[in-house]
Formats: sequence, C-alpha cells, structure tokens
Amino acid sequence: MTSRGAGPIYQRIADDLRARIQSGELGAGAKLPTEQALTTDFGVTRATVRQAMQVLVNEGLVVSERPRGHFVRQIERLTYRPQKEWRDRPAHPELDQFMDEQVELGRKPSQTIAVELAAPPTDVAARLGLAGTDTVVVRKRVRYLDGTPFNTNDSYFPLELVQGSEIMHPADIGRGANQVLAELGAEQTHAVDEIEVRMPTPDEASRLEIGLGVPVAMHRVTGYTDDGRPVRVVRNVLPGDRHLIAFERTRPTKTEKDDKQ
Amino acid sequence: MTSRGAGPIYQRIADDLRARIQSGELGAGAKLPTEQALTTDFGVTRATVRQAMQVLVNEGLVVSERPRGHFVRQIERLTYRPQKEWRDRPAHPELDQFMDEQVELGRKPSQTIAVELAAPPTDVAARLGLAGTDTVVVRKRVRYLDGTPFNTNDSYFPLELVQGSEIMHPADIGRGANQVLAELGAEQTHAVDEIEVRMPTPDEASRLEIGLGVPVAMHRVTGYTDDGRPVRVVRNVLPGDRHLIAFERTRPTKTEKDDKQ
DNA sequence: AAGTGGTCTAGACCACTTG
DNA sequence: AAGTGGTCTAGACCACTTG
Repeated sequence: MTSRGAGPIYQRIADDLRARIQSGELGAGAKLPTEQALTTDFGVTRATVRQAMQVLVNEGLVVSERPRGHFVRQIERLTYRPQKEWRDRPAHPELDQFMDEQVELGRKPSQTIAVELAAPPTDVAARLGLAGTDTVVVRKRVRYLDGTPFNTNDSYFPLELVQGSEIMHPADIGRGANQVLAELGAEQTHAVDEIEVRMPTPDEASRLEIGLGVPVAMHRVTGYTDDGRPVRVVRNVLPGDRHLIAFERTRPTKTEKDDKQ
Repeated sequence: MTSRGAGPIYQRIADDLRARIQSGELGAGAKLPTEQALTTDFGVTRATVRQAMQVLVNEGLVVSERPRGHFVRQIERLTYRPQKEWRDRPAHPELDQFMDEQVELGRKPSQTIAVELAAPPTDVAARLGLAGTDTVVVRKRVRYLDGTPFNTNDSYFPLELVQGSEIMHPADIGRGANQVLAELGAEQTHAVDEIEVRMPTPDEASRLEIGLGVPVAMHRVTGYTDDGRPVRVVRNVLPGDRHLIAFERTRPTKTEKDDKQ
C-alpha cells in the first residue's frame, strides 16, 4: 500500500528512519544518527538530510535536543475526563478533577492564576451572546504537574455578572468559580462541550512548552443556567502528547431510546 | 507578551505574515506574496523565505498550491457527535449518525469498505484482551462527503466471534454491525470512548488527503457486553480541519451526585 | 576543544499550471 | 512562454553543551 522507493531523496531518508523507529530498532528516547553521519550514509548534502529530519519532527516522531542530537520522542499521556467535572466533587475544586486524580497518583500539582479584563475572542463572544465591544473577565490558569505545564484553563465571564465578586481576584477560589456564580444567581445546570483539534498558536506553544509536531485539543465548555442563559465559557488547551481524553457511555434502555426519537 | 523583533530572520518574516493573516489583511483563501516577492521585500535569499513559509504551513495557517502559490487556509468544520451513536437510530445505520446529519443538510455521502484479516495493532489487542499472535477481522471504511474524505472508521472484531457472519463481507450491513453482533449473542451495553490527538501517520494522511500542518483526533470506542466482555474496538480518525467534536451534559441532581461519591 | 544542530547565502535545475 | 513552488548542491559561520 505504502509507496516505497518513490519520491524525492529526503522522503526516502525519512521513510527509512521512520521504519526503523516503528520497528523498534530505534525505541522511544533513542538517539538518531547525526546529520553528519546521514550525509555520508545517503551520499547527500546536509540540507537534504535536514529536510528529512524536518519531516519526522513535524510528524511528532522526533525531537531535536540541541546540541545533543535528534531523539525519538517519548510520549506519556495522562487521562483527562471532561465528564467528571460535575460527577464527583473534587477535593481541591480550583485544581479540579484532572489535577485531583494526578495528586492521588503522587504528582505535585501547581498553577498560576491571572485575571484580565478584555474584549471577548470571537468564539467566546458568540457563545456568551456578547458583542466584540463588550468586556469580559478572564481567569487564566496554567496548570503544572511536577513542574511541567499540562494544560491551560481560561474562563470567560460577562463583566456585569461577576463585577466585584471573588472571581475578579487572581487567587484560588476554595469552593470553585461555579459555586460563586451560583451565589450570584447564575447556577449552571447544562453545558455544551466542544473539542477542536489544531496546531497550537505561538502563544499557546510558549505557555505550554509545546514542541514542533505536537497538536492541541481545545476543549471548550459553555455553561448555561436553567433558563438557558450562557454565563461561562471555559477554554482548556490540552497538548496532544500529554493527554488522553476519555469518557464513558451506557446504552440507553429501549424506552429512553424511543423517547429521544 | 509576544516577543517581537527577536529571533532569527525567518521567524520575523513568519511573524509578519502571521500578523497580516490574523488581522484579516490576508483573509481565508487569500494569496500570499510569492517567494520571489518576499526575497526582495526582506532582502534575504529564497531559502530563508521558504523557511518562514514552512513555519506557517506547519502551523496549519497556510497551504501551498503548487504552482499557483501559497494561500491562507480555509477551514470549515462539521459537527461530529460521539454521543449520538446510541441516542438516535440512524436512517442509514452503516453510514451512521455523522453522515446522516450531513445528508439532511444536502451533502452527498459515499464510502469505501474493505475487510481484512490481520494481527491486532497493540492498542486494539490490549482492549480486546488478545495476544499479538491472535487474528482480528477489520472492517475498514473511508467516508466521503461530496467526494472529499471526511473520516476513516476501522472496526476490529475477534475472529472467533464473527467468523462466517455478515461482518466478514465487504458490503454495507443494512441493520448495522452492532445488530449483527447482538444476533451473535454479543449485545453491547457499555462503551469506553478515548480521544488521542496527534499528527497523522503517512498512511492516514494519504487515505484522508490530509495536508501538512493538520493534526487528527483518533476517537477509539471499545464496546462491552453486559458481562464486561470487550467485543468490538472502533478507531475513527478525524482530520482536525474538518471536524468539531461536540457533546452535551446535564448537571446531575443533588441526589445523583451524592450517589456517585 | 570537539561535536552537535541552527541559520543563512548563492546558485542550479525541475515539474507543473496558466495564459 | 512565463511564473510558480519543489528539490538539491556547496559552503560558511554560529551558539550551545559536553567531555
């Protein structure tokens, strides 16, 4: 199925190295031959070898650790469960369910919190029913486990709703922002989840220390009150090499099924 | 926040073009300046300009349409609802819920089906409780809308379970493979969903006509019978530029919540 | 001090569209 | 026929680790 021996030289070099990685000859973390070695092996100039390396780096298979060389990427994914937010009450609400699960596994969590007033990004404005000229309060968090960033969690609230509340202070909210919203008369009973898969923006890449060839999942949650008013949009950015998104389903009974139709 | 004017020349050229794209000066589908034009604009060689272009291509912002030039990528995402598989009975089960929704919007669906006997990939073997030396039946489908591929759907079944059944024929199963499994005494009542975000393999890229800078979501479903036996693993590969994954939640009542704890 | 990958120049030939 | 991006050569200097 896969065409071998075809195409430009740099593709054939990339194919050769990729095969050696997938066969296990070059395992996770293994050092690849140096660019110098590859130029003599394949009888091409360094530019051509570098083009082959770029292919593998952009596939997320290889990382460059300058000036030590190129290495096979090692991936370890932690399980992220979007359903759990409302299922179980987290022991540390502000750290939330994801971090909570990791703490139990003995990892050390930490986070940074910043609060800003800003114009809403287009996707947020659309979901909160705001104009681009309105103002939103944004709580921006970066969450770390054992010192490495795992995801960002940016919550957007309409200014008029949270004005003067605890949500505007850049500190941990012990009982959680959702509880504060409820106290402000905006209890959420319903949420819409969306996941968008793309390459990170340069800002996201630097905030999350994301290398080349690693995409992100943007998990967006819009929370609604009982009467259908959107009161909160959260954007979680999850680097693809660090997360496995998981959820569960039970088959509805025949009766439920018929109800839905 | 974003460091400007820093770093290598090609990064500054990429930053400049990215800013023009994000400001809307270069809108979706717009043609970028030619490499030739950029060499004179920035006073560098073509290799440096090409390095800048590569950055934008790998971010998924720009596509090369040789030999017409480079263009700002246009994205249109269709909504994929993993929850719906069991919620509503699709009008065309084999095309499934996702396609069904698009047909209602006037799009023309089509698909290819191939059936293979193979050793299970590691992730499938682990989930079906099989050894690498066992054999699985794989139904491989590519689904198209208006002629462009939208996703692949590969279903893995233990050979001993589906041996001789309709599942082994490379044709549409009117009532759906899940129904056939139920008739074979393996009705599924529970499923685990996992989503993995990464760059496509070369095979996936060619099956789905995925360009540079476009990641995929791999949505994996493991279906279990009432007594907890895994009988089916499905791998759906969704190109990030064509899908928005959506699901909904309702907050459990206080009582339900306490039950869970 | 030696070895690594990162950046950049200068130039050549090619394949593929489009006018 | 002209213009575009794709591929490749040959060479230079650099920054950053590690022994």
